[in-house]
Amino acid sequence: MFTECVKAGSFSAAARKLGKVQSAVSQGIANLEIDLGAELFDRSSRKPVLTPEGTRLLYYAQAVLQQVNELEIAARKIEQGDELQVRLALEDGLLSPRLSDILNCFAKLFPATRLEIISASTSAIIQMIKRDKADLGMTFCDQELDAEINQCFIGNLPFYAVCSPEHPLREATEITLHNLFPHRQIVLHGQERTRLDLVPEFSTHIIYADSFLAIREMVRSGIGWSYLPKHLVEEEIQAGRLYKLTPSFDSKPWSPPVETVLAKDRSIGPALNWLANALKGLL
Amino acid sequence: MFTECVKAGSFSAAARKLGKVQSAVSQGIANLEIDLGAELFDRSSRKPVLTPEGTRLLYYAQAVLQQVNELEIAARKIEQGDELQVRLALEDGLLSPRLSDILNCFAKLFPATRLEIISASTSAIIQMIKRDKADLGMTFCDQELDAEINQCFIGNLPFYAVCSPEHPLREATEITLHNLFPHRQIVLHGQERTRLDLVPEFSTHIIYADSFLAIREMVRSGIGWSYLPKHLVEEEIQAGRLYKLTPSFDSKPWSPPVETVLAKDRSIGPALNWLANALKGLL
DNA sequence: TTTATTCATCAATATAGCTGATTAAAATAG
DNA sequence: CTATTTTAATCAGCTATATTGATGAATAAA
Repeated sequence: MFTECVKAGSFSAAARKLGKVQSAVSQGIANLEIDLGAELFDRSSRKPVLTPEGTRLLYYAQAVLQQVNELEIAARKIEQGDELQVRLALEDGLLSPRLSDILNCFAKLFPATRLEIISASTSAIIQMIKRDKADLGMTFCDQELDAEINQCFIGNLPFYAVCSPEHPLREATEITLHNLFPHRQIVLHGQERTRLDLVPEFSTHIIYADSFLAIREMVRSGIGWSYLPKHLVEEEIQAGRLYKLTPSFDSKPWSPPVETVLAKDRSIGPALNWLANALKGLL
Repeated sequence: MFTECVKAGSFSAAARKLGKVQSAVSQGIANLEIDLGAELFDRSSRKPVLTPEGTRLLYYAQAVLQQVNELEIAARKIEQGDELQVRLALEDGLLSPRLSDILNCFAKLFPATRLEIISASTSAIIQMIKRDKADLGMTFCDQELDAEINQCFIGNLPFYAVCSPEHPLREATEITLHNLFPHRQIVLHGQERTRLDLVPEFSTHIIYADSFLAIREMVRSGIGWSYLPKHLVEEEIQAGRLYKLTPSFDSKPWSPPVETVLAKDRSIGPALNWLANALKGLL
């Protein structure tokens, strides 16, 4: 009633909008004023105008209504069949700004659905899907097929070969297999010690690390060179904190395939369905 | 009722806490379940346990109660006589981390009072107090007394003389009036072109700027040297981005006096009173 | 001045919410 | 396994609250 009176500009108009009689609003506001211990409207003129106290308390009242509205929206969404939560497991290399956009969009479309994001290695993600620890996975393509899961190719993620600006490779006139050979390469390594063989290895001196962000730090400190997802190094290359190597044997950036992973048997609700489809346009 | 049932663990216990009869709670929850379109509790066992839907909706319900609580607190505070707003005008050089602590404390103690912070020069602040554009000011001491305002000395703000690490002054073995002379000094300048004469001037090459933050940037870029509030340069000196000059003619850091300014005639509410007192312990 | 609105007041009424008693089921104790 | 206690659902009756509808005073527009 309070906010409606402010919006409508008069008690009578608010009453009409609320489908009640004018005296109901008049008494309702009077009761609220007693409860809050403050005069909300100044009635000295024809139309009631907010007092300073009323103006201040209006913000708090609107905040209450906003929360009530969110409760109701959540209830309607749950009633419609939206899932209570969706657990998305992904390779940390896939956490790009474009993905953030998709997740923001998800939060708007499914306000009642809790979104849990889990970062893990490809093999761990497949295990999580199988054991119902995650609902949807996004991984680098695994060759082997699996009876329990549905895989869906969604695109390629470009990788750049990078080193620190102080690294000796920067001086090389041409990057060939031959002159990459003597330098330390840093390669991603899953938690289960089952190294992904998708990353090409060109060196005998290989260092393993378990996250792309860790690798980026190591490359920046000059320990070695590595292949890293484009979106993780683009800004750094611009800022001169990393140097992009262009191997002569790669005409285009090396881009491994990416796929989504879903359990075959489990039911798919509207939120999970939307998210799985949205991810198809990620790359 | 919903949150109370969750807290209490049973409808009967919740009823006792709410001062109602068990059947009231039982029906109340049943009605809420109809309204929300979801079963909140699983009654198959002796004590009702939250369903997954109930768990999810509980968060939203608690958010509603939180907002209602804040509305009620604000109303009580306004009823007690707390001001609806306090406008604090201060020299930007006085915006220190210690001040932030005081303002956070203020927000907790006076949740219904809007705090407006205005950054301005000393002379502008005094004008704002006189013209009722601000309730409380904090400025560097002004010599002249004024019949309309109450001034209260609260302490001294230490200033450091600083230059950029690349500045030629850094090489000087001793900083004397004589060797400061040929270098550009940057000095604060109010908006009304009435330069504060509290800042000592040692150079014929003087550049004026209208905020300490602007001066800091200029000093960092190597344009000249300046006196700046200690808290604004301490971190920068630590990080090596600024260099502290220790003039031989200053045994201690130069520390101009600071005062609070209040209008003499206007009434002082609890929030304004608290803030004026809290500022006395700032320096 | 007349007319149309506006808000406050108040008795009458409708209704949402509460009570108190009862029943059935589940946990606890013996 | 039974007796006791505790718990929740149901329902008729009651109560407090919200709402109505009528009235009067005040204000703005015609």
